[in-house]
Parts: sequence; C-alpha cells; structure tokens
Amino acid sequence: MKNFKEISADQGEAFYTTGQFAKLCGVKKQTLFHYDDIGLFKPARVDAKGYRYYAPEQYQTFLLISCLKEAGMSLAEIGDYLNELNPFERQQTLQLRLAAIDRRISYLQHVRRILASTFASQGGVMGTADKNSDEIRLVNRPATKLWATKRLDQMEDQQLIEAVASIVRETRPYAVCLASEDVQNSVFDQQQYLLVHPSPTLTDERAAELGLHPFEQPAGRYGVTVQQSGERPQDVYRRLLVSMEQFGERPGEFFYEEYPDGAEDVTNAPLTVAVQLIVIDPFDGRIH
Amino acid sequence: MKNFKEISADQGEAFYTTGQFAKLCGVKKQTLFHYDDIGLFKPARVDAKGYRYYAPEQYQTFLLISCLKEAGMSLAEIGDYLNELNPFERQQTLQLRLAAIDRRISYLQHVRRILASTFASQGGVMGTADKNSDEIRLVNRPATKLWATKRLDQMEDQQLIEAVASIVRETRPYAVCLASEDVQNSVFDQQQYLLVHPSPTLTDERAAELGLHPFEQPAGRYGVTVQQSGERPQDVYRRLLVSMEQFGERPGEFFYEEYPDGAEDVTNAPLTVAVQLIVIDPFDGRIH
DNA sequence: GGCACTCTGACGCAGCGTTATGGTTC
DNA sequence: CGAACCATAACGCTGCGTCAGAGTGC
Repeated sequence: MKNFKEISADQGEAFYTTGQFAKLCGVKKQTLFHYDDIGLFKPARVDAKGYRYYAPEQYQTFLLISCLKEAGMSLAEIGDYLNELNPFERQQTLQLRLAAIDRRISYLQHVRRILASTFASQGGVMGTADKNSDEIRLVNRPATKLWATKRLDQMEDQQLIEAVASIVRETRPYAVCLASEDVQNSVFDQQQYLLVHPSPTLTDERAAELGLHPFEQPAGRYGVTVQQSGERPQDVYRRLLVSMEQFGERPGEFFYEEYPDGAEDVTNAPLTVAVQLIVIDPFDGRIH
Repeated sequence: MKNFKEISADQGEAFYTTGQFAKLCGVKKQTLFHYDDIGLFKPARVDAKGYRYYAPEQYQTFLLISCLKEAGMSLAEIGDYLNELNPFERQQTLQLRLAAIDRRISYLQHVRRILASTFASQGGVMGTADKNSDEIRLVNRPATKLWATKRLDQMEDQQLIEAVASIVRETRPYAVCLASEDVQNSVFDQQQYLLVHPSPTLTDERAAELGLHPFEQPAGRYGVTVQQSGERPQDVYRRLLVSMEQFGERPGEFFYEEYPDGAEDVTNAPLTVAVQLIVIDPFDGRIH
C-alpha cells in the first residue's frame, strides 16, 4: 500500500500531489487540471510555485463528482449542485439523477437484448445460466395491464418496421405473445402481438396514434421456464408443453416470450417463456 | 400512424426522406448527414439533386449501429464491424460488446448505490418497493469465497480512504459485515470488514497489494430482509433480530449489509441485511 | 407564392488527451 | 546529475449541434 508518499504540511496533515491523487481516483492528471481550470474541483492547497496538493477527504467529493457525471450531469451542472446551499434543492437533484441512472440502466438492458438477439440470429450461442432451473417455475401473477400492437402477421413490412421503431423510441417491448393453438401445433414462430408496459409518457392518446390497444395479461398461475444452454427456442416451448401435460395443465390463450428487465445475472438474457396454467380437476372436471 | 409519407420510386418501393427517416430512428437529421459524410451509413438512393432517400429495411442497420454505439464502440469501429465479412470476427465483436455493456450496467448499478447512499445520508427517504416483503426470507446459500479488507475500525482515516478508493477503482464492493455481537447489543454502525467478490482482474498478488485477505461466507441457511419504505437502517436490523428470536434462531458470526447487483426493481436499492441462521434444536440442544 | 422541406459548408461545443517546453525535487 | 516528478499553454479529437445561405416540392 505504499503507493502514496505523505507530505507533511504545517499542521501535520498529509497531502497528495496531483499525480498521486489522480491515481487514487483512477483518472488522469489532466482531468484534475481541467476541473481546477473550470473551477469545479480545486486542490486543498496550492504552494508558491503553483504545485497542487489534495487532502484525503477530497476523495469523497471527487467520487461524488464522478458519480454525478456518470448519472448524466454536465460539469457545469455538477458545479451548480456543489454550490447549492438549499438542502431541498440538493435532494431533488439527487433524486432526479437517480431516476436518470435508472432509465439509463433500463435502456442499456434494452440495447443488450437487441444485441443479444443479433448475436443469436447469427448463430451465436449464449453461455446460459443453468442454475438447476430446467424445471418450470410456478408463479402466481396478478392481472397486468399492457398495450398490444396490431397482429404482427397482419401488418405490412413497412408498417411493422414503423410500429417497432416507435416502440423502441418511446417505450420498451415487454414480450411477444404466441397463440397457444400455434404452440400446441409446434408452430413457434408465429408471433401475434408485441406487448409493452404502460409508462407515464405513453398516454391513451399517444397509444392510439401508435396503433396500440389495451391488453390484459390475465391473473392466475403461470408456468415460467428459461432457456438452457445449447437449447433452441423450440426446445424451450416443448419442455414447457411436456411439463404441462405431466401435471394435467392446459395453457391459457397465449404463450409469452418475455424480456425480463432486471435479469439476475446480467451476463445472460436467455429466452424466457411464460404461459398461464389452467388446471382441470381430475374429479369434477372443473377449471382452476 | 400517418407520420410518414411514402414516395414511390421506379420499382414501386417506398422511401423515406432524411427528415422522415431521422424521425423514425429518433435522431436528428444531422446525425444521418454525419454518418453519410464519414461513410458509415449511406442512404439507399441519392437523386440527381443530392436528395437522400432511405429504404425501410435500413432501419435495422441503423438500429444495430446505435446499439453498438451505446455498447461503447466508436463510429469508426462500427464501420469496421459492418465491413467485416468474416462471420467469426463479427460474432467475436458482438460477444465482446455484450460483455462491455454488462460491465457498464454493473458499473452504473454501483454508481447508483453510491448516489443512493449520498441521498440517504442527507436525510432522503427512498420510495422503497414494499412488495409484501416485510418478512424475512429464508435462503440456503452455498459457501462463498470473498475478499475482505482489514478491519475498518482499526484503520486510519487515510488508509480507509485508500482502501475504499482502490476497491472502487478495481472491483466492486459486495457487502460490509457487522459483528453479530455488536448487532445484538444494538450497535448498528460498527462496520468491520468491506467484502468484495473475486474477479479475474483481482489476482492473489493484487489482492495482497491492496491489503485484502480471503474471507469465506459460510454455507447454510440465511435470513434476508429488505428495508421497507420509511424504515431506518436500525429498524431493519431490529426486525431481523425479532424474527430470529421468534423462531429460536441464533445469528452466525456476522451480519451482512449487502449490495444486490441485479436488483429486480431497478428504481429501488434498499438496504438488504443477511445473516446466517443457526437453529438450536429445542429438544437436544444441537445446532443445525 | 408561401411554406416546409432539402442541401452544403463552416464553425462551435464538452471533456478531456496529447504534445511541447520548462521548472522542481530527491 | 539524472529520473521522475510538477507546471502552463496550445492544439487535437469525437460526435455531433447550430447556424447561414441557397435550392426544391407541393
């Protein structure tokens, strides 16, 4: 840990030179020069010859600055934040920035899915998780209000492109759904609707403009399964179908290929298929 | 949906003008001009007067370009990728970029935690999830190999700053741990070690330089609970302690304040506390 | 004829990185 | 005395944004 020499100053305090402090912060000296030049972040002391000296506590400030920068603030805005005395204003800025970083993460996850599907469509095989999870999971889900596009198979090429583009711009796809009938007939590529989550920016009016109509994913018990390594998409569906048959369950109207947003393991975004399960009671034939 | 007029060309195909295509892609015209100038992305046709016309299928290419840009590639690198004929090279580039985007997401989640703790330390209250999860969850965990810093309470201020800084630079903190004894005595701020996950860049040698030593989080049953909205950190610990008492469980050596990396709900990163549970059998007094 | 569109060309901007040149410390 | 620091000044770079000025499409 003897990377940094200490320089004793008048009060016995230790200081870092520009190079040492830059190393501590993991940036180049020029960054510190620049921040000094624009008055954003100045060294604790400057000696007669112009040498800069940074105090250890200044690390916290620098860390905050670089975090705010990552959160999308310009250096000027960060300066304003640091000079802001009103604690309420500060809190509000932080909250806005937390929201911004969340949007950014969510957007990058979306971008990741697009790249992953490009990768897969070129024959790439993802190293999937395989966390002993080749079984289906049973999940109770509440009814979920979504928006659906028009039927994908009834759209012209150009219409499809414009619909997808507007969704990519203004919201994020959540899932595509396939008719249970198709899936049971081993047709796994007949996507019917593209589903998107409601969002504040997606007003009823805007949805109408985009040709979206309300869609409710019904409440109930769902079977969910995740693509395993080496598994083709159709295998995932077949596995789900087999499990359902074993347990005497019938699918609801649709199968959903979902894009989980908060993937537990960021390095993997395998195909996830969910389907509502309708159990037929073997005694009285009633549906649960 | 009548945002875009169609222009019929010789073969009856529809084309977009620069402005229309820019709107479709959610960017400014200048971006398309720029990409044309540098030869990255050219319109399908250019008429005699220099007017650009883009074909609908070009949307896919533009989408790929903007995704690769978000994944951290320069426009020149993206150009090289698009001109690459070797499919193996292309796949490799995509895989590298997927890894890069994963690192980026992980880093942003890390930045988010820092900003959230700044927010909290200034008295901010996060809107937490409250998914009926005020109970403790019981989780079986395997033994996990980690690295630990020296004891935080035995470090000088400056040493502490340098240790934290090096972890922020080179790896990511995973958790801090508190002695069970302290927690049981209602001392909730006596953090003992900072724990980090192993990573490829963190060799034994580098760990030694950073003053890290191996730490094994033992296998066993853990109680995990998540901060609720309006709850102070000490309340989270107290809630966990109460639950444990009710079930006759004793804590292991440490309580862990964990930073979950793949938060299910990105908008919330509440405090998560985990502790190994050691159950004393009421009949024979043995420990499970 | 008006209005919204298109083009090219030139310069501006943030946030540093780079290079050049020269002084300082150990 | 040399290596390894420190400084300032000036220009370069990416990925566009922003005019200005002039030509089209309907």
